[in-house]
Amino acid sequence: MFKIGDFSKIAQTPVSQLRYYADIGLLEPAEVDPFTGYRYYRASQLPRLNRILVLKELGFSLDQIRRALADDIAADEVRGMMRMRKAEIERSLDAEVQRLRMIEVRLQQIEHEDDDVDDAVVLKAVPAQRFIGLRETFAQLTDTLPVVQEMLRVLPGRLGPRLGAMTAMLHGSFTLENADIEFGFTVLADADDAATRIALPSARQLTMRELPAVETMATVARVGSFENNCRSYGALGRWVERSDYAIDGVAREVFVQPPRPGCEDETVVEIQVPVRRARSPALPA
Amino acid sequence: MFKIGDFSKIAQTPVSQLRYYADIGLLEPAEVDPFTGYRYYRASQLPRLNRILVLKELGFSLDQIRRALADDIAADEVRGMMRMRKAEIERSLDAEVQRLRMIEVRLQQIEHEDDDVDDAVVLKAVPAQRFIGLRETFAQLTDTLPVVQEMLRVLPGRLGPRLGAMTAMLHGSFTLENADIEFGFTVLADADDAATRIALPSARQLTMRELPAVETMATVARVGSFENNCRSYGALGRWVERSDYAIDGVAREVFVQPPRPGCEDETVVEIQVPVRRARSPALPA
DNA sequence: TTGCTCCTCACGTCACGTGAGGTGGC
DNA sequence: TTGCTCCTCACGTCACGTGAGGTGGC
Repeated sequence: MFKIGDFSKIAQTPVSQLRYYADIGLLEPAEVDPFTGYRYYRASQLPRLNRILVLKELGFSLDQIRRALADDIAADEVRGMMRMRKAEIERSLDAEVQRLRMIEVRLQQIEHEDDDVDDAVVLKAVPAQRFIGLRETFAQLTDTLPVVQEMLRVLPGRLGPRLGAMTAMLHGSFTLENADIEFGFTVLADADDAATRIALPSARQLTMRELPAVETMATVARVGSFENNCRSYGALGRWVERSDYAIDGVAREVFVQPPRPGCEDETVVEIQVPVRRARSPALPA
Repeated sequence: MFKIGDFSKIAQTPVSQLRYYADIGLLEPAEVDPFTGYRYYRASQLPRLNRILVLKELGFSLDQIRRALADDIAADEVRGMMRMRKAEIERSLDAEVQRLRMIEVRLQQIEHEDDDVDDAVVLKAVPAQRFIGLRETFAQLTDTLPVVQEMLRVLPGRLGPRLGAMTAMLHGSFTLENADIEFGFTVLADADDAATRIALPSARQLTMRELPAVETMATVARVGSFENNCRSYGALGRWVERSDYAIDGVAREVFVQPPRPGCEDETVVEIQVPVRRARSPALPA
């Protein structure tokens, strides 16, 4: 029989931890003095404590450990717990490797004194969304403006509060001339729409379609006028290049805060590029 | 200006999280209505939120993030933080890989329905300790008993409360006959001792020496009489074999609860084997 | 008036660590 | 008597999530 301090020395385990385990019933002292409350441990409790420490080291929670050490537990159940834990570790290992790479990317960024925008590239998942718009090749970007004006006159009346954010997709290459652009608005609520087509005064037809969900989207928020656009795309480009992702789909521009006359500086566009992991996860040398 | 709910949708961030960041001053709303307390955000706050999310993803604490995003921070400091974080991740990556291997070892154990003792093998660091004893080759293990008796008669008087646990070291191979055994007691307190030698009645000389510290010691507690000894050694052996460690020094036996007449079942001996990593850490295929 | 959104506490999470304030055994 | 060890609360940690109970705007 050892007092808690001695047992803690033998087991190389802090007294506070032993008391905690006693409190939660994970490792009860062999005896407790009813008058003084002193905890007394037997050396033969060491193996149980050791099992606890081992399972803890493997990353199980104390509650899981309690279950794994319960008297009536079958070997099968323990095996199941181990398998699950193994899968968990594999996932978190993968995440750690990712983190490590991203840290390295950030360090490179700092070395090269890159643009401030670079450090705001965020990965997100984007769900599928309904979208109404058109796709056309425009000689100049400014040619899109009258069409946007038309949409803004027609769509609020037709869709009301279901009208979402203006969204553009850049098909083909990133040219500013003769660009193949799809644009329109996302549509909220999930009702299946009777109106799948809406005509504009200019006789253009808007069609409803579904934008597919994207699992990993590299995004950056462009704040202010259009001049910042290439900075943002540049940041995304550098990011993709350096991290181990590859572009995997059509880029989108979501007008979070559309330009308003007089407040162009407040314009906010979220640029989204679908990406996928290029290299399989592995430890860097 | 967005209400918190809208901003949360744009940023794909839970409302509770935004409120929390506002509370701790990490991301304050652009405006707060003094009457209703409503928080209002500007779209131009997105980049800051994105930076926060990125750094969080990299595993920084919110406090570190606050510092990294402070206005007066130099690029150098951020670089320093990144380097430290990188080192941290590398360490934890190593630990994860270890965990994964150990889990695999445990799964193998369960498949082979190995001895219960196997799952109580714990790694510890053992500090350097003073030790007084002798080293001799004994024809039979039982020949050590009279010497132990002598020690128990002489040492308590000479060392008093500084007398530690009986400890044996097995030099050479694990034979039970003609074994090269060193044994004696650890000595507590760090005073440099005048008495570095003590003579026993049988004229044997006990010498004081220092047991070196061992960074990683694979330990198992043997409970009960000596018959369990080979089970414990077997468990340690299997464990070493399967995990990627190799034996790296002389095994010790620490008598945590020495045998007492009548209570032999309560005897507890901690068997300690110094080990080192055999393979360099790397991801399993 | 009914929903919907917003608010502010306050408590829970997880595995302890760290005092504060007091007692038992030598 | 002085240290030393033990005890029991109670609070702090970290980054929120989750109600409870109430209010503002349509």
